Amino acid sequence: MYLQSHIQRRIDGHMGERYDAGAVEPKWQERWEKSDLYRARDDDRDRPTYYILDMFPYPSGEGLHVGHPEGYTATDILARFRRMRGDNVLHPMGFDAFGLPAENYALKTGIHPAIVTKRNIDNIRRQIKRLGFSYDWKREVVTTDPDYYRWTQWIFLQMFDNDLAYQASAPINFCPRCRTGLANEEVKGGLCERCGSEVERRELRQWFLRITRYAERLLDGLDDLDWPESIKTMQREWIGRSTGADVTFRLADPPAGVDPGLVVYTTRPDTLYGATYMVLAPEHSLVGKVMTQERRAEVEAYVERARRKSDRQRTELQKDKTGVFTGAYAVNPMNEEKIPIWIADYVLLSYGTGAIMAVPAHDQRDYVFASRYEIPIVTVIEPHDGSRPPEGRAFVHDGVNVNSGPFDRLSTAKAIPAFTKHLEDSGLGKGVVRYKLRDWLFSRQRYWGEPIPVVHCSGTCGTVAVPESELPLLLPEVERFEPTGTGDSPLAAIEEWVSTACPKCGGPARRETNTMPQWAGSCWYYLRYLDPTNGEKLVDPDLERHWMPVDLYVGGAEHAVLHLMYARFWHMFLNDQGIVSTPEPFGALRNQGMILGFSYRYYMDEADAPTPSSDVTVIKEAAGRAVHRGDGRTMREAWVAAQDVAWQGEGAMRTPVHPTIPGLVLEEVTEKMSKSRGNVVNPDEVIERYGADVMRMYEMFMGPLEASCPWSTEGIEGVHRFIMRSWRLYADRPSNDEEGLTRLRHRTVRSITRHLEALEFNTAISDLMVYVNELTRLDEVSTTDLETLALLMAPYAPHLSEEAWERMGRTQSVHLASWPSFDEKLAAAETVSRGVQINGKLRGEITSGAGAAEDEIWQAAEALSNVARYLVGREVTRVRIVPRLVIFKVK
RNA sequence: GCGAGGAUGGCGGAACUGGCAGACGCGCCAGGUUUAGGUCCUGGUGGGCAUUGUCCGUGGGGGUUCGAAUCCCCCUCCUCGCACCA
Repeated sequence: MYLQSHIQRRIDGHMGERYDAGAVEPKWQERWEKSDLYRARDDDRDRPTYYILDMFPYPSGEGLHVGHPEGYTATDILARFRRMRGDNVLHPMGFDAFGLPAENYALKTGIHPAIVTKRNIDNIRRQIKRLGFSYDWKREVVTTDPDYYRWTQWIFLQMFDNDLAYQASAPINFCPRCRTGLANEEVKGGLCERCGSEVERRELRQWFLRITRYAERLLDGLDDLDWPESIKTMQREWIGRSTGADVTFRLADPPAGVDPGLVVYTTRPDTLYGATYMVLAPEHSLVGKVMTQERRAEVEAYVERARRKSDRQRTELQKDKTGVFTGAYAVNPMNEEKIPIWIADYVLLSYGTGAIMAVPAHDQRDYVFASRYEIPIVTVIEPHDGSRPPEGRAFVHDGVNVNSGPFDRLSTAKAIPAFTKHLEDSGLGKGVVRYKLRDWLFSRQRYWGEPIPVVHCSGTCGTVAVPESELPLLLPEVERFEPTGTGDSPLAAIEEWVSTACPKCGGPARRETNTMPQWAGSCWYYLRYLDPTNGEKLVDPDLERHWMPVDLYVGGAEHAVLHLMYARFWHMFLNDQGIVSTPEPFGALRNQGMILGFSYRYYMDEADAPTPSSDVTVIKEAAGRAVHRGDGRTMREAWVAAQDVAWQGEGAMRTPVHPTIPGLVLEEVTEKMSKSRGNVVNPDEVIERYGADVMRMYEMFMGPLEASCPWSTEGIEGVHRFIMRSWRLYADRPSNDEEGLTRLRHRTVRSITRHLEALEFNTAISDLMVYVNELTRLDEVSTTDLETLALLMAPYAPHLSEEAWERMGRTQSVHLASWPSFDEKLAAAETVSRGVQINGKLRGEITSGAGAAEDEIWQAAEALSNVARYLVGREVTRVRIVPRLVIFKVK
């Protein structure tokens, strides 16, 4: 028998040859790379293309954990499957390498971020390659390469030229820890999305991109995308489209020189008669102009207080609504009543017009406020059914207008357009559409990002684009990366870089020192894969048309609104510029779930006395505070890493206990892998122990792709056993040229093909297991079965399949072979067994030939003694024969 | 508070458009191989009663149906997202 020299023959309890992943996997990886097996063919215009894309990783210093390769494994399996089915597959990988961690690391160690980044990329690329993925590495892109970010800057300039990039001094979200501004999308509950610090407001000159111009298209485009509904919903809500009306209220006594019109936005113009006061945001420009002298002190004090509050503080106290009266009045345009103008921080300057008409009877916030400050509450909508509106709160639903002059008795659906029309006819307002989406804060005050390619002319030219011929505008080489004390980027301190000549007038000018946010490079990387070395263009139009759009995009759900919306925005812009041919970049999107780890918890009190979790309750109402069940004293969590846990007892009684505190039983918790919990599983260690094929297969076997499942060190053993058992079919079992397990083979091919098409990897693996288990029972295995198995396994376990394929005497790679086909007729059973159900309960089973007539089946069923027993003396209705059941109904 | 998703053995999870609940794997039990352990192989494994069988069982309660994990109504809990957006 032919033997690979590097496969060790081992006596291992079981006679035969053990599969040595440590030798086989690198061997094939090397051969595949040498033979360019996975090149995507630009010049092949006959086969259908399939562009399957992973969200490229940020190369962190810690390297990958087992969560990252889950999505990569799924896409690799599909890429290999599609290749075997004859598609021309594009499956690239790259690195999203600008970002704060490398810069912060540079600050700590003095090592240049470019060096750290390169080192991290090399490590992660090595980790990825060990898993045997079929990426076309010749297309790798790295966002920090000048040849790459040249085009990121180029796109920015196109936006600048098209009035989509502008500067403004605006109060922005500023993270004191990251020392940089943040986009609205990067703030979660008032905290920095990256580091969790509380976000401050700061007034700084910033760059913005007019993503709001694309709001409608970003919203509409979602409808036709094959994306998870949850992601589409999140984007829809983030865009936050609403329809309503801008209404102009007249100031009752406008001070000299002040525009008497006060414009508010409302989605309920039908409640206009119920507007009993108005509210300005504390920062509203009109506040200082309309407040009366006697209210001045109080108003200014309130404005100052509101200004100091962070967004988080402002939203935390959402139940308490505070405000002060300005002393000024406006006139309700519908009924000419004088209504007071207040300021309150529940009105946000950044939405609508920064001012509202308050209708306490029909808006809960206004209701709470009006109740507190004893402002009149006037009902103008009543329920349709004439029932009384609820006591003590606002009636916010649709209904019928009352107290609304000529609009009385109109239902809400009719009243809204009627009011809007009236406003437009009388010049008091107009119908408008608004969005929650704000322009994208695009500048960061950091070093490690793409320089924004503009200069500020010291003369009269203003802000001038760097000429395209000067791109890429390189980051200067520097020793120090500290942000300046003023909140400026570290670039601002590099005088010889900042000081330059104006491209327009040639006079002195200063370079823009802000850099782009990390999202910039990832907005278009999928385009550069198509043409990664093009020095003339971002992407060749012909190649773009050939490959785009991305057929399937897989990545984590955490990018739901950030990356995925920014990339869509850039893509739409590039589409408008004629650079890309499709309106949307990613046709189908799937999210992989998280891989969780086990960690072990107990509690400590103030005196560090350890307590098992069973003695502790967590009070949800008190922000998750943990207290002792007995005496209610406050407890804090303590953790033991999985590898330190001692185990007590056997089998079902097996209990985790503390390694050093005797008798302290620990609570097993599954949660996100993190260094601090000590529950991180490193892929390098898994591969060393089991090999890449086992790791790939286990990642897919754990559960559905989208589900979050805990990594189980026992569970992977089962997959390891399966791989070893599969190998033994090739290594130490005689084969023959007979039919083999024809029916099971066809069924398995059918089932796995369908599962793969539906991205159901876990159940496809279970089909493989059934097939292998059946083959294992045989003394001799047919070559046809062995070949089919190798082909079916090829996407999942590419190394083992290749090794088996070669061992069967094949000289061409299994990955170039065709996906096996199946025959429905051969997959069908000769005999069919059916359960016999009476009134929904199973009472027996019959087996009949595949072609048996219905009558025959009924008779066989009725003849069963256990069935006859239930049918005798009853009125019997035969109901149906379905594939797996014969169904009777009796009375 | 609003929105989305979810709850199935000791565990991870299967179950096509309503049709034999628990595929596959882990764990566990028994047997075999082995000097022993591990590996490997075979069988068993939701719970109760019992001799073929039978009753109960998919978070809880109700409903539709010959038949419900699956459809409808109510409720509980969990996860995620948003959160004063006028």
